[in-house]
Amino acid sequence: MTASSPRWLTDDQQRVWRAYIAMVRQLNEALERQLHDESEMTMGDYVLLMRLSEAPDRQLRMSELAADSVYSRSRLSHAVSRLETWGWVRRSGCIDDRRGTFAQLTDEGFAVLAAAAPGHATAVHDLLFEPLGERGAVTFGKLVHQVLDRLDETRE
Amino acid sequence: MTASSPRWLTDDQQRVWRAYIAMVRQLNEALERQLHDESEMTMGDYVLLMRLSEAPDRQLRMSELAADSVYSRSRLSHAVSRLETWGWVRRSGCIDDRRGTFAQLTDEGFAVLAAAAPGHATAVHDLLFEPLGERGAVTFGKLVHQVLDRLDETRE
DNA sequence: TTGAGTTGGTTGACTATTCAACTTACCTTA
DNA sequence: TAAGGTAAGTTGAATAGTCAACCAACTCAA
Repeated sequence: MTASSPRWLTDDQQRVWRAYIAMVRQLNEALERQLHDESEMTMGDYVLLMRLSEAPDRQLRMSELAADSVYSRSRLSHAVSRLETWGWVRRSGCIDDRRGTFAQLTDEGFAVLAAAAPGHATAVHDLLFEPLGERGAVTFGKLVHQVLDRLDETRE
Repeated sequence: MTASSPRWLTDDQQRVWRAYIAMVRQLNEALERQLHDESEMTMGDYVLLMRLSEAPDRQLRMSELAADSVYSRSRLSHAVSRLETWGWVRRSGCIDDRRGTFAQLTDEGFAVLAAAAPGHATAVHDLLFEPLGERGAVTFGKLVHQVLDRLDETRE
């Protein structure tokens, strides 16, 4: 927190802030719909499967997965239970640290993810990157990182 | 949808997309926490109260409020019911169109909003606008609008 | 003026998320 | 090697959100 944090936003900032909120909600809604309609899954599910698919052995400790995905422990625990009932993920105990649990992507989970990916990527492209434009996307990325850095500082 | 939508994102786009997701989640989490701790309310609640506070007579038709806030009808209906039990909002029937319902901000609701506003504004400033910088905020706003325009087209 | 179609809004059942409590295991340090 | 502290995960109850069914009222054409 800076010493000089003002108690109010300027009118311009208000407008930007509202536009941001609207964009996030609408983009999210559109992507959730697309993913749900085409692949019967949530964006949350998608991100989890994605992270697992990239990990060595396609498995990750629950806590790592939670941190990567910005999920609370309990939310992740519930979510993985769901994925497990679909047969997309499997849990297994961790030898080194017996408190730990691994979540591992099953072959079926991998197949489902692979099937969902193109449609999702297309939607992200059409709704975000295409309107941003090539240069815009670079700028957008930089700005997002500036905000992320601050958020990381804040949570120590 | 453009004819040339690719089935995959480039690596750069992947990075930007992931950073965006992380930013949205973390920013949201931080703001929700601040608002909850200081004012016992949700960002959703805050936005609804805000919109009402700006409307003539501090009241709005349910459908207008829903559209403004990017809420589904049923979500809004449930949300307003909650706000009603806190005494922050009051419902009243609409004379011209007897299907309609007005949601009106009560004095108590207004007071609660007024009390919450400075802390929220400060948090938004510190976590978003300060790291963006003055020029960055302008650019960010433009980019957000480009995306919003596309989203608006898409939903006709 | 009646009947079909549409719009505004609510409800209830189901699913997802949060929160706090709990268990088990690890890590110090004395 | 016991004790207190902390980290990893799970669980269950409470809350919020989604979805589909529903009712009531408006519109408009025949």
